[in-house]
This record gives sequence, C-alpha cells and structure tokens, in this order.
Amino acid sequence: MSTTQHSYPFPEFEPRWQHHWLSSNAFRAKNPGDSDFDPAQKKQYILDMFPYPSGEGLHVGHLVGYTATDILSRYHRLKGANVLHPMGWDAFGLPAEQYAIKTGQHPRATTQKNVANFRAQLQQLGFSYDWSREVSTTDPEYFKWTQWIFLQLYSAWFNPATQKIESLSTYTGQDPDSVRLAYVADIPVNWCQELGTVLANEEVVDGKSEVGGFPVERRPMRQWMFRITTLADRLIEDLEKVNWPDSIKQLQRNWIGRSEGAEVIFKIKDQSEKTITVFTTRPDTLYGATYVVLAPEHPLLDELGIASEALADYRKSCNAKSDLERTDLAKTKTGIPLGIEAINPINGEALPIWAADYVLMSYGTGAIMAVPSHDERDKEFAEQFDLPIRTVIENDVAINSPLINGATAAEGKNKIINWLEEHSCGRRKIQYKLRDWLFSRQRYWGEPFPIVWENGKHRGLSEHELPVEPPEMEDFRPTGTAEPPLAKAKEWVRYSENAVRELNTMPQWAGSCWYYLRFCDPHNKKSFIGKDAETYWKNVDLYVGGTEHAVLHLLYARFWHKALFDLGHLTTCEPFQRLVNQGMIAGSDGQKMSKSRGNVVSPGEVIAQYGADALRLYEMFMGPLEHGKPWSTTGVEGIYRFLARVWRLGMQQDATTHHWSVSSNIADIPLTPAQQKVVHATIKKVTHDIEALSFNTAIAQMMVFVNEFTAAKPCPLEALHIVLRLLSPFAPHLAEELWMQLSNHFPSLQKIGISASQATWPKWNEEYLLLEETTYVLQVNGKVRGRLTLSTTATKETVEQEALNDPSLQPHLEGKKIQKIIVVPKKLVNIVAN
RNA sequence: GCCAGUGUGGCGAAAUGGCAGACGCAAGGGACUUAAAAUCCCUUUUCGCGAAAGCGGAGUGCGGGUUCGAGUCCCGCCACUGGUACCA
Repeated sequence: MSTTQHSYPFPEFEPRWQHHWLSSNAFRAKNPGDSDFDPAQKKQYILDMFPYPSGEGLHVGHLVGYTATDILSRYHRLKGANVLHPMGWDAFGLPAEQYAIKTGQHPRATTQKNVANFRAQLQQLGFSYDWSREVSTTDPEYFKWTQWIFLQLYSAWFNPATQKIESLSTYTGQDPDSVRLAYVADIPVNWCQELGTVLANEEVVDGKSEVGGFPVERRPMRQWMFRITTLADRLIEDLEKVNWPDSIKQLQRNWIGRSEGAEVIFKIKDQSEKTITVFTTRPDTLYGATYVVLAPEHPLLDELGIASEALADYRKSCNAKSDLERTDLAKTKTGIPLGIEAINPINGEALPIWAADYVLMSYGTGAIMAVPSHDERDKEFAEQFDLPIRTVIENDVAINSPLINGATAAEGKNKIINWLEEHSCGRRKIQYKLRDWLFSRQRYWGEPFPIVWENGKHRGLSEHELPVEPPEMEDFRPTGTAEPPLAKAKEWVRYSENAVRELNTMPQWAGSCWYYLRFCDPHNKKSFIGKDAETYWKNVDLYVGGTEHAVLHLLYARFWHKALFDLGHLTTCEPFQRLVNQGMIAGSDGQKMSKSRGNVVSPGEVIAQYGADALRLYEMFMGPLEHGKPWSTTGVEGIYRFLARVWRLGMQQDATTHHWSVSSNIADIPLTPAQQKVVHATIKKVTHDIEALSFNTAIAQMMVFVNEFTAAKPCPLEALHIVLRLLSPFAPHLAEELWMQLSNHFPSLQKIGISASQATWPKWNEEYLLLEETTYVLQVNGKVRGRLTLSTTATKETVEQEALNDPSLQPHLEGKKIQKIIVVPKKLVNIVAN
C-alpha cells in the first residue's frame, strides 16, 4: 500500500513526533532537587506492570494496559500534574536461560536484544514514558539494591511484641536464625530434574513444571525462605486501605487462608508419653470425633514403631503418587488402620488411628480428628471403611456433648477451647494456608545471594561488596545434581581462605518486588531510593496489569514493602494504592492469541496499515478496560476512518498534488448555541470518562462531536482546539500534528498551548448545558404514549396539567380513573390510571 | 465442589431505577465517479397491520419478587469464562 492511499499522512508525522518527544525528553518527571521541580504541583504515579522481554515481542493484547495508562498520564499532565510514568524490564528468568542453553548465546546478549526490540515496539506507539528512568532488573546498578534489600530482610526479624519487623539488634533470644526474616531450611521442595531447579508451589501445575511441562518430584533440600507468614494478618487487614477490585482482594484473602480454630492434643493409648496434635476449626464438634487420621508422611509414624508391611506399602504408594494422581483419585479415599488408639481428651474415649492421604502433611499439623457427622471428607472415609458416625449438632446447637449441650457453634468453640487450655490438652490457634516463601532457585540467570558460608554458617556481605555479580561462565547448564550451576564457577565460589559463596540465586520475583520504588529515583548511587524522592512520590497511584499477577507478585511486593516500611525506609505501608486489571484480547477467532493457533496480531502490522494512533484508539474503543474481548480487523478500520474525519476537519487535500493544507472551511467564529452544547457536553463526558477509565465511551462521545462538526460550514476554530486537546491523550500524534498545522495558520492558537501535549485541559461550562426547553416522555401505566416539549422552568403542576391535556394520551386515558401522576423533572411523566 | 466475574441486535458494545440498543463494525440502498477506491447520505432488534407516513404487540439467559416504572435492586435457577482444589 503506497503512502498516497492512506486517508491521512500518519506514516510521515507519527515517527516525526515520536522522535521529537524522545529527543526533547518531553515526558520527564521532575524529582525534588531538580531545578524545575515545583513542590506545589500535584504528583501522579501511573505504572504498568513491567514486562518480561521475551523473544516473541509484544502482541496487540499486551498494549491494552499500556495504552490506558498512557492516556491517564497524558491527561494528568494536561491537567497540570507532575506525572511519573516509567517503563523497565523484568529481565532475569528461566526462559532466557533456557534459550541461552539451547542456542549457546549468553542470556545477557539475548536479553539485550529482546529489550531493544521491546523498547522499539513501545516507542512506535508513542507512549509517553520517561525513558530517562528506564531500569532493568539484570543491571548490576539495579540488582545491587535488590541484594541490599535482601540483606536488610536477612538481618531483620518479626517482633511478636510490637507486631513489627525490626532489626535483629532488638532480638534478645539465643538463636537469631530461628527468627530471621530470611532463613535457611531443609524442606521438601519441588525438584524438577529437567530444569535442574526447585520450583515454588505455584510454579508447579498438575505435578508438572509451569515452564516446559516437565515432571516434578518432592525432595528435601536446603533452601532460603522468607517468613512471609509473620505478616499474614497485616497482609489481610491492609487490603482495606487500598482501592483494588474486590475479586483480587478476595483472591489474596483466600490465598492467605486464615482460619481460626484450635490445636487438640490426643494421647496415645498405652503410650501416654506420645501424643498427636491435630488442628481443627470446629473444636465444638470434639465429642463427634470417632477416629484420628495422620498424613502418610507424618513423622510420628516412624516414632511409633509400627512395623507393619501394609503400612510401609501404603506410604510408598502415596509417595509415588504425583499431585495429579492424588487429585484424580480424589473420589475414592484410601487409608490404612494402624491398630493403635488415641484418647479423646474431652471424654477419655479411645479412637482408632488411621493413616490416609486425604490428610495433607503440609497443612496444619498433618493430623486431624475426624468428625464424619459434620465433615464431608471424613464422612466419605467413614462410610467407606465402616467407621462410626456420631451426630453432635442438631438445629445449629450442640447435642451429645455434655460440656456444651445446647450451645451454638461460637459458644461451643469458646467453651471447648477454654476447657482444653485449662486442662493443658490444647490451645486456641490461628492457621494459615499461606506458607513461608521459598526464595532460592538453582539457576544461573538470577541475582546471586549476597551471602557467604563459613564453617557451615551463613553470613551477609557488607554493603560495599555489592553488587555480587554472577560469574562469567561458558557452561551454565544444570549440573544434573542438586548443586546449582554456579557450583561450576570454582573461582567465583571461593570467597576467601575459608569461606564460599552461596550458590543459589534469587527467583524472578525478587527484582519485580521493588522496581516501582527504583523508578522514583533510578540513578541514586547512595540508596535504593532517596528520602526526598520517597516522601514525594510515596507509592503508586494507579497500577495496571494482568490478573495473572493477582496473587503472587502483588503479595510478595506488599510483603517487601511492609518490611521496608517497618524498618523505616518507606513512609507508606502499601505499594499500590489503586489497582486495575486489564482484560485479555483474544484473536479474531475468539481463542487465546498464540503462535500455534496462528491468530497473533502484531502491533507492527497494524501500525503499518493504520498507524499508531488508530491502534491505540481501537484498543480502547473495543470495550471496557477490564473485559476480555476479541480482536477485529474491521474494527480498526472504523477507528481509522474516524481519525481521518478528524484530520479532514482541519485539513484539505489538493486534488492534483495530493498536498494537505489547512482547511479553508475553518473560521475563527463563535460557536452557535447548539454547537456550544455539544462542545461542552463532550468536554464534560470525556473528562468524567477518563477519570472512570471508561475510555470506550469517551471515544464514542468524541465521535458524536466529530459527526456534528463534519457538517458545520464553516467550522469554528474553537471546536477544533477543544477536540484536539480532548483527543490528544488518545491519539497524540494526530493531535500534535494538527495543532501545529493550525497554529501556523491561526497564531491565536499558540496562546492556548504551544502544542497539543503542552496545552491545558479544557473546562466545561455547566451553563451551556442548561436548556430552555426539554422534551418530556409521557407514559401511561409505564408505557410510552407521547412526548411533550416544555420549558425547563415549568412547575410540577404545569407539567402534570400539560401532560393530562396532551392529545396523544387521550385514547389511553379514556374511561379510566387517574390514580397517581409521577413527574421526574425535565425527563418524564408517568400517569397511573385504571 | 468452592470463590470471583459475565450473560443486551448478525458482531464489539451503550444506558445516576426513568424513551433499551448511544458509538462503532458488518449488511443493504443511494449520491459522486467513465469505472473502482475513498468520501457523503439513508435503512438495519423482532413480530403484526399498512402503498407509505405511521400504528400496535413482544423484547436485555430462565423463573419469581420489590416499584408508578427494572437491563439496572432482591430471591431462586441455568449457561459460559477465569481462579482454586481433600486447607480439616
């Protein structure tokens, strides 16, 4: 397609403006201390979730959120705010490492290439990022501070007395390692042989690795952990303080999974020195317990010395089952009786003890008291193995429970827990689903830990030794053993005569946990964020990204933020004030966009044909930001036609030379009252809709506006400079170009703004929206039967009278008695008659 | 199973409890043109009556309810999408 066939010359001016914005640093955010910084200016921090720069590049689905935040950013600048709108790269991670292994290139090289590609793609859309603040998690100047933050958390603990994270210097106990926020533990982890690494629970899907789909097995290994569970309650409570979608808050609450209940201690019959501790949320059903179950992995099974072959076989078969199989077999429960009994502390009853894999070792104490009468799973198990079932609740009150008969659940729980505590056989307990955060990975392409090992003990490096850079290595493939690839860099590993470096690296979450803080002060050499910058920018006002990060990224970032807040480095306790999730864009076939389906639309093709403005506008016009929706090529064409109409509102083309010049139809004349109404209604609606992130309806209103003025002969200049300002956050190139063309022709425009992106946002005047007359809808019994135009100042009585006299209503009122007349001022009259 | 979300024309979608379908796509018709593209104008939820202007009925997943009035609020279902899965 040749340039002359385009409906407006975007291929010429879009790159020109992009270059202009970049070279003039047009969207630089001002920091305290900058010469042009104005403390009175309102700040706005508008952030996209920064991308992982994959080799695939961006597709149009990635741009929904970026376009939305760009519109907001440009809007707030026009409203006079100091806007921080940065972009960076979450560039550590497994795919780069695997690609590197496959192709023999260093991940740093492929990462750099991918970043360059991503940056170019984003710049082609004219996004108004402050590129002087660009950061990459793989930059030593960046991960130096990731490591520094790790060290702060490493030398901190959660003080239960103050309910805060404090420096370890306030800890007075014997063993700081038992309370450290970052600690080492030997725990069964998800080991993936193929990837040569441990995976977090959430990176394992159906017993296979989320990346690559390789088998995963459980294996005990020494790992770095974070005591995120210490902040579980605050992570729940502080959700009240942020403006996030309820669904995301709910996901976080469910993930943390707080449940209140009790631990109950069961003595083992004839071995009273041994006990089983169970967790229950329903201590009030204690009298209904008819057996006790241990998880097959429960350590007590070894201690009890039950040498049955059947038990050994059962435990073996459970161990061999993948998570997937356990789920598949969920319908039929399996288990094995141990032949010993536990004593119910409340009534001294002896209950059989079973081992069964429907009880998980990883939750609670790995043991339960089974109350088949009031728990679905226990009931299923009891029915299968013919175990007794005893009802202890009827009509919401306790029965067959001597201590609490007649009590409600809440009363019963309290009484039982008190009794247990008095008799030292149990206690009140709050249990969380959330586990401590497994923070180490056996990879090359990640941040090394700033930790060395000496005489079997770990020690943090000091600040001046940071950053700890990964060693240059030819071969960073997995070792095939539990040893991480860094083990191969013998010289690097050796820290001193008697100290070696930690060989694990941090997970990808590390860099993304705090990047929003670095953007506030990206070049600070002395601190991860300067005090002035921190107190000025505080936290993110609007954070836009996909739901896939609803739980983990947001939870981990909140955890670090709170820790840094408690330690006095930050002045806010939540990182992201407002959160919005953009919807997914599907292919035109309604399927998820993917290479294998062949339905991927790349921004490049769309821009070549319709331009960046059309792509931006279409992304927003498709529907509500949060909704998923399918891509439509003809939809882009419609938007493109709209932009061409805007262009022709200002410009006309010479029939023979095809040269565009300012339209002779434009005149610096006042708006007619009718035009004034459209103009001011549009300013009002576009302003409200942008603030509500309802971009599709804002665009629709601008279409109404343009349709109105396309017919205007001549077209008043005022209409143009207003619509260009309203449009400029959405279609900045076109607005900028037209503004320039028009102000060359009408110098008065320069008083309003030297460019569309450096003008002020127009204000509407409510007066122009008031009308002298309005059309009432006339209803009889709720059905529209006529219309009536009346003065807006007409009294209720007048409106009623006029409506009753209206000829179009007479056939519907005939022979009926009027019961009631409802008048909605300036809108509607409903006559109720029968 | 549980949690969350969504159901409105041929399609994407609009509608502070007050004219359902704004705006756009697609489709059909017309103007301009030697022709096409581009552009501009008109029609387009559906059924019935009418040559037409028009008139009348139905209609927002299904069934109830509140209300003068419900796409919107309440109760009970159904379907789809996403998340989660024996969490005691």
